[in-house]
Amino acid sequence: MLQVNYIRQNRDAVLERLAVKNFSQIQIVDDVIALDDERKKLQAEFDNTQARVNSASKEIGNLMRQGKKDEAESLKAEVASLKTNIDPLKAQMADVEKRLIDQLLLIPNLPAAEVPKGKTPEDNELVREGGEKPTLADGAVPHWELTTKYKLIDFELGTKITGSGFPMYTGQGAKLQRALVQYFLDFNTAAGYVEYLPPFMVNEESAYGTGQLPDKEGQMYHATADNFYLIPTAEVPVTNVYRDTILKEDDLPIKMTAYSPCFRREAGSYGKDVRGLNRLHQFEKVEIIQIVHPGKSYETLDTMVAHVEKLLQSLELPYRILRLCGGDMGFASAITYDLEVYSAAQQRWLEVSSVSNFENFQTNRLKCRFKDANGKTQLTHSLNGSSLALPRIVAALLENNQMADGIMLPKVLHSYFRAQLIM
RNA sequence: GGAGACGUGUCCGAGUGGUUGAAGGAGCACGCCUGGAAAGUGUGUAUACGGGUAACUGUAUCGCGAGUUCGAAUCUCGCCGUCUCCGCCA
Repeated sequence: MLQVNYIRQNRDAVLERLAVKNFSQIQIVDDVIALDDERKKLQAEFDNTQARVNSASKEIGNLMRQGKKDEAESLKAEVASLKTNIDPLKAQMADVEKRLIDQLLLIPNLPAAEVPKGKTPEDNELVREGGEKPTLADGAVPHWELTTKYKLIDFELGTKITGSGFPMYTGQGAKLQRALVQYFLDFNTAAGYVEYLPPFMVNEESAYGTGQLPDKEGQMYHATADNFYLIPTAEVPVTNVYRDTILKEDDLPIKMTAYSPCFRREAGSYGKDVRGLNRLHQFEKVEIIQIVHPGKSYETLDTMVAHVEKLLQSLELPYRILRLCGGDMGFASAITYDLEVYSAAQQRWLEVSSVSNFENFQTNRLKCRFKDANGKTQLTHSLNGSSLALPRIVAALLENNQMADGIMLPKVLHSYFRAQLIM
């Protein structure tokens, strides 16, 4: 959520930036300013009336003690008449505030200066590529055949137990999941991230805090009996650790990492995008999250991208890094880098990580602040990225490393998997 | 799930209707003291939204929400949470 005062002071710049994100409902910006004007006016009126009520009430107390009953009674009458104004004022204020917030929630974050213009993934900017695309032998197959061949995942069984998009990992497939999670967490904690194992359901407040609500209501599974939401990413519970807090400047940066299953309804997906491991309702992911000083978030963003890049390099996967264009970025992000790995058998790039700087868009909603050197309270910046999401990594690992008699895992995984080969 | 007790500032803790945004203590910050430190001592130490260049000032906030009252941390109701006992249970 953008800050109202920022919008007030930078109206034209806000409009110009929103255009890069192809945000069309620009009248909302002026509506917000008008609603805020109204809010201030009502607030002032309310404060003045309430001030009079407060002072009169004190006065009444004094008069009563002095036994001046008549004067007290006439003051009571005055207060009573003021109160008839206060109730509707309160109601109006609540209404205006709600409308203001509702409008504010519709405005996406402003893209950073280096975000390219564009509407579709084709407009994303290639930052760099690394690793080598393997040449597969004849007869190489996509991962959904390999998972069957080596009995790694039983998709039909998952469908029987739950529904499509809920894979049942079996045998070496289950073990590989465990090995990858463990490796990723170790890699992240070695870089100074503190490990968390969060709840996999969150309450409504937390879902609002990181912006899943009200924007993506239909994308989360909702346990209605208790009004909990299944998390679509560990970002939600972990970032909310710092909801409603005021940190010391020395506490920054805060670096957290967490494994969690991720639950996504993915309403509206279809076709080759959902084949095999490409898109699931439940998948495993390890996330990294940082809360930093606002002056340092871009520096941090670079280190996080480099961190995930190193992780991909260690897995010996061909990858590329993209800077997303305005149209392809998420609602809350100021800038996003996608890291993709090349799936040799499908001959396509698969997104395995998305690293974003949210600047103060999330922390404004979360009220995650810190006291700076002058004792002033200001908002922190938040960032997060996948490090890494498992399914597409698994798809690429299987496809790119397939041989006639098995799948050769990259060296870093040998000790975690306690074998070199899936066979 | 049932019964009971409780929920006050960074922490501990007082406060059952009226100058209480909140005693006292601890912690923390700054100053004095000291060769330096400890001890001692003085001052300061919540958040949000308004107004004001500023000093300052208005309003709201004692788990959350609603209510009673001229006036609520204090009374009433609902919700949430914590603790104890019982039930159930990995």
